[in-house]
Amino acid sequence: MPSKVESESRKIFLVDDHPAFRAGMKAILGLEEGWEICGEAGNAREALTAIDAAQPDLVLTDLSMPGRSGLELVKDLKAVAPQVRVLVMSMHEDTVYALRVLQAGGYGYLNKETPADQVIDAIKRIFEGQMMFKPEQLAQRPQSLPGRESSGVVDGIEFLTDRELEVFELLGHGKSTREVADELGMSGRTAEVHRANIRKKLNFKTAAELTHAAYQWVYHGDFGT
Amino acid sequence: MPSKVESESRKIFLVDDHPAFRAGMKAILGLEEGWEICGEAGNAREALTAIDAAQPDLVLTDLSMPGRSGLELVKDLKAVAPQVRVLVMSMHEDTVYALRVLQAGGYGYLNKETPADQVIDAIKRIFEGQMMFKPEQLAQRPQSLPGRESSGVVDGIEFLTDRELEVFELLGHGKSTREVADELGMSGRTAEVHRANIRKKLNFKTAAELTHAAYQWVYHGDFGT
DNA sequence: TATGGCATAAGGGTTTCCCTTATGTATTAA
DNA sequence: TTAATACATAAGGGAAACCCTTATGCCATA
Repeated sequence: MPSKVESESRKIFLVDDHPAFRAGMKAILGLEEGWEICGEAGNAREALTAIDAAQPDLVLTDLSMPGRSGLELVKDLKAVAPQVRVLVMSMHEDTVYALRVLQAGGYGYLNKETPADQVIDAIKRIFEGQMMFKPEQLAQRPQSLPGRESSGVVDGIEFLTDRELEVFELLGHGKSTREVADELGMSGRTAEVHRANIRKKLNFKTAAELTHAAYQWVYHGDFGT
Repeated sequence: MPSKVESESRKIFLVDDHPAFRAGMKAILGLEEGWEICGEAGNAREALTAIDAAQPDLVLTDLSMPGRSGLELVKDLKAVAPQVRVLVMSMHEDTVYALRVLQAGGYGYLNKETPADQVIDAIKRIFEGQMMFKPEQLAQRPQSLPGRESSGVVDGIEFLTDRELEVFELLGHGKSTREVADELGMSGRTAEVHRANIRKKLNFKTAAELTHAAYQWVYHGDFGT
């Protein structure tokens, strides 16, 4: 971040739907000399408007939040405020989301289990201009369908597009296709197509099978790794 | 907690695999007069031994953690240190886990989105001897089936007939209505009616909601037996 | 500039959902 | 014994969801 003078404070904005997590990041990051928490939000939509006013240097955001996802926030910010650098923290397996965050324009990806000192270190490096993705987060992502054998068990989550993944998660929470469409602001037809594509990519025969897998993904998180 | 003298401090132990969340709870709870964070742990196993030494009055724990789950921690503490009251915070929807926490011997259940002041309030009430479960967490399912006085803990599963329960379980395993009918050797129409009756008895609005509940029933055990 | 991936969504046939109604059987109450 | 009740079975019919196909516009990238 070359335009920043040393003496000025770095402004950080927090986005997470868990108040205690925000409080924790505030406590951890507030100790750093010259860093300032310039605002916070509990969901992506609030975040977008608040960030516009707060003009932070860095946004630290969760991925899975009610409503608009953190991934969409990254994309929105890339379009609206590209000078703002976004660091994503998630509880999900790195391999599923890290590359998506990178491609969406994020500057780094951390697991929520990352100790405080490593979080601080990551933010410092991002302020210095680095990106904070570990090679193993980005590594074995399958390129194209041909090579892989489905091997019975569902393991194609990595093949889902960002939008498909959002639909998948909402289905796992027991939402009907109609509700998914409403929640994501798309036509019922579009939600249907996403659903159909998910079903094809993950090789399910029936709708029930798909919903079942979505449930396990959401509540047990153990697909495809 | 009658044995506690007013002047003594209340000791609270934190269990969560996210460092920032623990830091946040420390920051929030540390402000309260007479409360002390007497220890913390990142997983249930560490917690169990550390709690034995720290002798807290209350344990504030996450549910989903790597290794042994928070629910198991509740049960362990119930057996090993029954005087310790456990308050569970989870990011999951209330209806999935709250009842199970209660049955495991927990003293309360909060969503991680709960604002700080409500968390503090909940802990205060638990110190006073109350349990902190909201009725809607335990069962918004069956409302007025004849002949049952709430008793808080019950839900509608018991009112399903044997056949309905068979259908329900197969649905929970990801079978479609068609497959259920085939498997149980009945007409698709019959399976439909069973499904409809289940939905009515358990008070679900959509098919997706019913299926979701069936998954919970199958994979997370009880709804309240 | 062309190619391919992605999000969007409509057309149209098939299936499931859901409310109602109905039959036979077994158990319980009068 | 008879009536009432509960259960499993299942059909009719309209509404909704599913699923396969096709198509458009937007990017990025080769």
